[in-house]
Amino acid sequence: MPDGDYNPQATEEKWQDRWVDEETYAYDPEDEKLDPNTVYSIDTPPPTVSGSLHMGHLYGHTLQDFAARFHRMNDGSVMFPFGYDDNGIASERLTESELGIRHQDFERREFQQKCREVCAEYEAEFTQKMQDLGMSTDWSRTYKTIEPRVQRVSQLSFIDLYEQGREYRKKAPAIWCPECETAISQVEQEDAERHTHFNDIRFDLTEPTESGRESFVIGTTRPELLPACVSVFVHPDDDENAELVGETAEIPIFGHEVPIIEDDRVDLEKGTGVVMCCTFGDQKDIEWYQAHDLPLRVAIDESATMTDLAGEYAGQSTHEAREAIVEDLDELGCLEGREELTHTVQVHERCETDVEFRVSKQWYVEILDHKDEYLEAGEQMDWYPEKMYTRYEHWIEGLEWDWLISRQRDSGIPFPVWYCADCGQEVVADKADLPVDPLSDDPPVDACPECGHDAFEPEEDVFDTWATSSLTPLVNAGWDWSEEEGFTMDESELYPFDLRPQGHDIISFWLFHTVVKCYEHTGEVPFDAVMINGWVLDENREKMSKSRGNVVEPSAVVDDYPIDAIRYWAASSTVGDDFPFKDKDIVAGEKLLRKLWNASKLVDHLAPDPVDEPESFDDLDEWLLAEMDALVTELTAHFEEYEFSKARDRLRSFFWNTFCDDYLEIAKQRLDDGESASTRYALRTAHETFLHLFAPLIPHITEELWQDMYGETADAESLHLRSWPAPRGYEADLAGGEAAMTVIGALRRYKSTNQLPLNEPLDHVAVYGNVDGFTDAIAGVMHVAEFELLDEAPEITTEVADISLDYATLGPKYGGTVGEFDAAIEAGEYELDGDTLSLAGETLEADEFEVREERTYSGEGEMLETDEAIVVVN
RNA sequence: GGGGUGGUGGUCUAGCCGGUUAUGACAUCUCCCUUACAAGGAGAAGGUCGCCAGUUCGAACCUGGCCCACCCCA
Repeated sequence: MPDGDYNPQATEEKWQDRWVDEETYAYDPEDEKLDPNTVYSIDTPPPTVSGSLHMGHLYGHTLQDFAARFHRMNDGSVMFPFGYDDNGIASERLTESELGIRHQDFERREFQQKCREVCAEYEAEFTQKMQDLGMSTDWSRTYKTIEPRVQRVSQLSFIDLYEQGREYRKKAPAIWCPECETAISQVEQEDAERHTHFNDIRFDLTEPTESGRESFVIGTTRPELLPACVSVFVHPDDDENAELVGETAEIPIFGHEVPIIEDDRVDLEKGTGVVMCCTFGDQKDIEWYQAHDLPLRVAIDESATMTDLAGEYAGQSTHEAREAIVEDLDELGCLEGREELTHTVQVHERCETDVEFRVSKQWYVEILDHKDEYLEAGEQMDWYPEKMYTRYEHWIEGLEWDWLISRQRDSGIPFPVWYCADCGQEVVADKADLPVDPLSDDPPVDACPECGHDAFEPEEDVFDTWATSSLTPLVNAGWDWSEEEGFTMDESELYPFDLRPQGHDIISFWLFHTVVKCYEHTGEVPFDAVMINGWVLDENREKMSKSRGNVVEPSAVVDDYPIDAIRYWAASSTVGDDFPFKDKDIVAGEKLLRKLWNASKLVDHLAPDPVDEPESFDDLDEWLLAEMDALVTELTAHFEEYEFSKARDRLRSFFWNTFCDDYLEIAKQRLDDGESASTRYALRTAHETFLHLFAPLIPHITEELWQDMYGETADAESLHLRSWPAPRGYEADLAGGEAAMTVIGALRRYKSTNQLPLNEPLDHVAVYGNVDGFTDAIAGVMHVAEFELLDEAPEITTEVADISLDYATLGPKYGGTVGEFDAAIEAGEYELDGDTLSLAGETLEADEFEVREERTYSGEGEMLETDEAIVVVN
């Protein structure tokens, strides 16, 4: 039996170890009891292996675990897997920084091997930390996005889309990281502040304009792009510079000549109104390059070094060249001005290097033509909270680029593609051979199907991380292909997945890309529901970040508090809202655990042995069981709607206030006075139900208590594998119970006001009200010597104190007259006649108003009033 | 610059497809060692629901404008 104080450290560790050792949460597709129609499946985005577990992981995964644990009990079977996203740039950079090496210095295979080793270490540590959080994950299914099975899925995905005509390779400007030396996608960029200079540079015209103008000035922060300048633009509404259009400008220092063109994309608000277009400085340059069919001048190479086009500056870095060119411009007299400037630039999120735009051959997935279908897919999913759908919607509506999926990196999943060395024809691997690595494997043909040439070049690029991590539902459901059956799914009962939990920051790419891939492969939306969790902020509501130094480490929190208390805290916020982390909020959880422990001790003491359900119940006991039924119904609805905070609050207040403060106080008294099978049965039943209802939120202490008090006779090896409670259909005098509670409340208030201890005996209490059947309970708990139930109201004089109108009825019926009613009541100008109320020339029916009377008691003792009863103490 | 979300007692929060008396927790104050729990129990105080207009008999809730915070996209 529960004894002494609760020891969370020992208890939590004990159950965590046992759950893992006994594979308590393993999903067994062979289980006879498995119902493929109700199995609940979760596809959780695998964390990127780039660092340790943070509060966001803790919070997000805890929410998922609430859902997993509830549905495991409610639906019978849950598939709650875990994975690591360890392919791609993040894990490469982790490896480089961890080992102090550069990927360029190693053979691809060798470097990949190092990545696997470093990631394996991180993953083992991460897994341990997740298990320390009490997650009900099926650890036997943990996958890595770099493992061969996933590589096969990823390459299958590529080939399927290629065969559908949705993959293409194109030479086009792409966002490029000069540090990582790879193309990256739009979403891998982030903003960074940079201090720089705004330079006013004079360009001379090759010939003066008609009015004799010989030059103009442009402003730029990137003078090193002068050798890449291909044109100059002027806005059509710019009267001052209109005369320049059609003329030719000579680039200072470099001497090449470029046309001056009119275009309304010029920003008149900025600089001089005359802009140079270089290939490429920014996205607008790309638009102009494409719109005006401009030549390509590449002055910066893949590592941000100046090319031969830069003449004497060739070989310098862009930053060196920038300073050198400005100095030389100044000497030539072309520098008209220079001022300091702080502005935002786009950098690669993994290394914070300023990105460039480069023209290169890259693979794309066509998505722009299916925007409508992806929007429709988004509408088909249930969003928790609903408002998050708009982010998905606006993201798709704003899409302008197809999805670039090739990366010039070492550690990733290779494209299963070769090119004919002669004609360049693409040759794709056979699906049966996957996974393949074109660098070491041969193409599936001996000769080019186009030209018959027999030599091939392997594709050296690898897939973008998200080309693979967008396939997790297919990985989790065992998607594959065979010659005989085509595409198949081993565990099709899991797909579409019931839940996709994730943060709101990755709606726009991870979730979106997953919908795209799975929809194109299966024709189905991969998720029934999406649950979006908010951010954990610091105690001042600011985002946690290393630079601010306000990061709270989960390990520090886990060392100081029980996991159950931390989980209880995680349940306190509405799903989707950001919320601050405060130590003292976790203390609330600790208090609840202590209360649950102590109440359990008392229940165990009062009703130590199983009791058969009695033929009939005492009113109070049946009232409690009926209230429990209502509680179960409400909690089930809250969990089904992912309303964990509502479930938590409802459960806490009913358990603490109604069960502990009201019922248990009475039951304790009654069982002290004598044996009652009715009370003992109700106590044990309610208590065991509480353990089930609390189980998804605080799994450790509930398991401990349940095993201790009910485990021996039960049919399951763990509380968490038992069925979710269902209402038992008790009907009781709920109003009577409610009235009895208000009478007890009134008597407590009486004692409190008179500064009496709660166990102070009362000689005589008389009650007028519907508390029949609860009189012994009231008398017992309040220590009343003589209790009298009155048939008639005591000697009181009543006076109308207030009349409240039923505005919901009167408003629509009387409109503006309602104001006159209010004024009449205020002034006392009304007449009560039986059931009707006459005022302001109208007569209101009984159900349209309510009279509150003030009673004055003139008899012996003191009168206490409640909404439901009148109590006289003397 | 465009878009999104939010602003409720000291703090956090419920309510938000209108109904007049805005929920709860933490903190504060008073009382009570009552044999599960004093990290407990019983009470009390504390809010013109960001600001300004509008719609309405009636607005925390609906509409418009503004301010502030955060996020996404340029």
